Amino acid sequence: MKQILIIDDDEKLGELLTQYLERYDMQAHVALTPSKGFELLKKIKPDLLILDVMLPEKDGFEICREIRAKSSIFGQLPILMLTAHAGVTDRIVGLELGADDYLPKPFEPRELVARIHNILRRSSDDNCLRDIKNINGLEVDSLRREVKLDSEVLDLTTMEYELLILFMQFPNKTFTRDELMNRLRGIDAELFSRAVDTLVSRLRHKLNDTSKTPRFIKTVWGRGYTFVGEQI
Amino acid sequence: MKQILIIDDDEKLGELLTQYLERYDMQAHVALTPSKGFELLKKIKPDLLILDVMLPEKDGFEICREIRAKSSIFGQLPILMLTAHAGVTDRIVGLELGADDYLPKPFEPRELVARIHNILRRSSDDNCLRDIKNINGLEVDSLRREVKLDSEVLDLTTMEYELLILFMQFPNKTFTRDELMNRLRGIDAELFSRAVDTLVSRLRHKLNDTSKTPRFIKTVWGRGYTFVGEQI
DNA sequence: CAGTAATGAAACAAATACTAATCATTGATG
DNA sequence: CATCAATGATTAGTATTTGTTTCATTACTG
Repeated sequence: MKQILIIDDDEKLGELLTQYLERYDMQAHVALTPSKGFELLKKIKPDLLILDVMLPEKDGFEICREIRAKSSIFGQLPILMLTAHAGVTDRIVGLELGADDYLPKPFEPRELVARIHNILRRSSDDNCLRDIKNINGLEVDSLRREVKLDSEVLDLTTMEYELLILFMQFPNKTFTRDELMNRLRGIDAELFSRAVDTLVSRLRHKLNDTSKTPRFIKTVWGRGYTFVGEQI
Repeated sequence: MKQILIIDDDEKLGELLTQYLERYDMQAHVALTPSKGFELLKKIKPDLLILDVMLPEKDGFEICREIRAKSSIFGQLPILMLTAHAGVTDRIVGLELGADDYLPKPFEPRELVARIHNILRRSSDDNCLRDIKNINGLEVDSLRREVKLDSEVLDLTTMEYELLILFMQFPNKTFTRDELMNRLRGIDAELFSRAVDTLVSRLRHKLNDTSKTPRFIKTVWGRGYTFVGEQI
């Protein structure tokens, strides 16, 4: 499992990312201050560092420079910089200092994951993590981005697929609608709409799972949804 | 047998590579200094040059530039750069100067061999391994750089060809546009445009694959593209 | 069992992604 | 330097997905 170190003073963002990255088989560690960051850096030896530019004590550029200076140990460590401004200069400066990529806030979690994968693939070509999950006749091949139900390929949209792999990552966990929306869309927890219900409904249909006694997605009344089943 | 010239002052690495490359039917020659390198360059006329960036006398970038300047003789000579840092800038500078690929140290020997094969395949017509792939009626002869669709030769541009063999290398893998761009251009090219879409569109037309139910290149909505089919 | 809240799903609307045509740029060639 | 081919960028038009609204249905409550 890939270890990701996040140095960012935004606690909430850290938590969110931790949860989100978990779904993609990555373990995130959050350091709220640079000093704490350096500490964790040595301790967990992450595969990738996500670095906010705006930080207390010293800024992300400074940290980036320091890390690159100690090239013997962390010279290879891929770094992804986050910043509040979409300015070009930041980007160039960051890249000059040895960051591997750059992402302006606010960003879509999905976008972040895509970039992480990119960086990790570039820096070490061992990304062929073809983990095929099979739960109760439902099979997900993440490399092909393909889902098979009883050996028949399903045609899922992006959201449906995302929802499904989220469910399958935590079988038998009951998600509230808020939780699902947060993990799928990222930030805005406020949800007046029934978007999740609709999404679940659509997925259920494609999974042929509309009976009273659902095979996969169970409704937990007044609470949310649960994907039932044990992984084979 | 392919001749590989390595210019690197790390004697031990040179030896190691020499031994390793031998296994893959390549003969390596090591020059510890640039001057010695130029000497050997003329003498053995290698099929590929592996160039360390950190060298005594002058650095790898300088050498790369010099060689590219003498375009008449060594203009075509494929160059693979090695460097100690994984920074993007190095990569960009290297590629701008005309290097064909770039590999940050430390690297896996296997990785190096893979890249060498890649470069040789790209840059010369007579590569070591003539692998003819045939997927679903589409036949690629990488030696001749020729593609046949149902026994009829197609006239593809460089990019179209590169895209096709990338697809065929990983049938059924879903590539995102970023991924495709990265692999095709070698560097992490930002994607402001629909360049990939355009390229895919052009390739599809040449493959006669524009129907709703594509024979080869499937659009994965919200994600990217997949080349479908099992290799025969 | 009536009343109320929560849910499912259809229909519509809005947002988003894709294709392909066209134009612009680059780069090679003579 | 002119020409042509290849490739990149732009964009209009279209298709698809996703969010919202609505209403019937279901589950809970007293």
